[in-house]
Amino acid sequence: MIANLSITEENYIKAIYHLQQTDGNVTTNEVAEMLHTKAASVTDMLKKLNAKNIVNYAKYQGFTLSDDGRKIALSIVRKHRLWEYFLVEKLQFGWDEVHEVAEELEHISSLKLVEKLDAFLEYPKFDPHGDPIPDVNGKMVYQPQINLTDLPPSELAEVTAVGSQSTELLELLKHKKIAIGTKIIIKKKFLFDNSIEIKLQNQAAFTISQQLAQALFVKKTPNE
Amino acid sequence: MIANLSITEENYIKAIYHLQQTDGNVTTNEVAEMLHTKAASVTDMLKKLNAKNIVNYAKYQGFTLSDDGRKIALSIVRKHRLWEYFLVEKLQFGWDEVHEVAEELEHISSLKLVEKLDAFLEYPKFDPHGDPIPDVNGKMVYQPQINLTDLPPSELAEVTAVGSQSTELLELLKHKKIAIGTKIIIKKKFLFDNSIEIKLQNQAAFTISQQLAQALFVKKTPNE
DNA sequence: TAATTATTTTAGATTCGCCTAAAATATTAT
DNA sequence: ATAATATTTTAGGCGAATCTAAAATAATTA
Repeated sequence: MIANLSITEENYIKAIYHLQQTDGNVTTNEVAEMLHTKAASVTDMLKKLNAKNIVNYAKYQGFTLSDDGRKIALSIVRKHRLWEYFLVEKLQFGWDEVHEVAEELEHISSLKLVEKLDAFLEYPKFDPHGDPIPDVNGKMVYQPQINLTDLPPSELAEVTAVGSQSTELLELLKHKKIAIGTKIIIKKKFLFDNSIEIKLQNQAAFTISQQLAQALFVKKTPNE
Repeated sequence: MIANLSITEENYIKAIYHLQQTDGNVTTNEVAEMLHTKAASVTDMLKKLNAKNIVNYAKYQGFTLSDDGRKIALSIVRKHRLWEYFLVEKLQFGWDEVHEVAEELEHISSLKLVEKLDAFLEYPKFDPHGDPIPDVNGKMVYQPQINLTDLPPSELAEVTAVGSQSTELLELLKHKKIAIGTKIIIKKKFLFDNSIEIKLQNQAAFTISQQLAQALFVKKTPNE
């Protein structure tokens, strides 16, 4: 029953999916802000998606994706992350410049294309930002990761994901030479401004802001 | 000056480009038929494209692409054929099933993507149907080719292109095991129905219809 | 609790691409 | 050359997605 959806509808579904990851219940204004549109437009679209049983919607009460809606969202996320992986691994894009291109590619409809692309890429489990790629059934690997601010000092860890895809963040990470897979260790935490002194492999220690630390997720790695 | 164009506008530009390859001057009805739409819709779009200086249009007189329009068309054709090459060579699609997918992929806008894809594919000169791929400046290799119906008997030739991408044609070619690069020789021409007896390498001779012969283009190859 | 403020929905317009039906123009045949 | 036919354009309307402004509802504060 996966109806033919317009690109616009798909973008709404994806936005709702991402918002409910953190929020649970999603509101009209949140979606409007994420899609750079107005609340009235969101209401219009919600009525349409509700009629198609893609969202559970009750006037003024917020909304969530239905089971069908979630399946659709996962298939879009799958396509987005596979294309990002392709762009970085095969076409040599920088990991900070693939998001926008993948926003277009994720709407290519051919199912066969997605499966063949997945095979060509040898079934990657994570995209270049460290986010898990859903498989054809929507299942994805759960990666136990913690925020860098919760990592105890002196414990070796590896960057697994970043908190957003904003150009500003990615530009800063590039400058600091921090990427997915970078080994990191906390030297000292400063209580005054919650800044953190960190050290990367083969580099002198340096200090990063609380905001940056909060945007980094790591997994602890066994000290070899 | 390459304006932001909608997918619809791009499809009109591409249709006009292909029609004027054979026709020179293009008519409203031809475009309507190619795009499965109505003449009135074509007229609407022509006014818009004319206002953007993409076509040279005078009421009731037919029209052609402007220089700008031709550049845009070539960049779309370039994307289409590069993606087709990618799908066949890298993702193992059959050459008869890539056209529709490429119809979607050709509208992805990133210029950087096209150039990186071209490099990844090692700058192919022809797509899987034998059509030349324009380079970044719109230049493409001219391949001297003739229609199979114009090939004299007993001369060895090689299939270089097919006359259309219709599923029906491609299905038939698959069944007959004829593809781009296939070596072919004419054994006999039958004047009654213009059917042609041909022979491929390592195969018994068989007869093909006039319609099929007209859909095949070949280049003569030196008899080794 | 009642009033104020914030959020969401409705009402009505706009743009884009498409349509049908009718009018205008061009082409062809007598 | 004129009549019949074919093609193209105009006129007017429709659905999708958007917007602004106003009304309805919910949440917050006094």
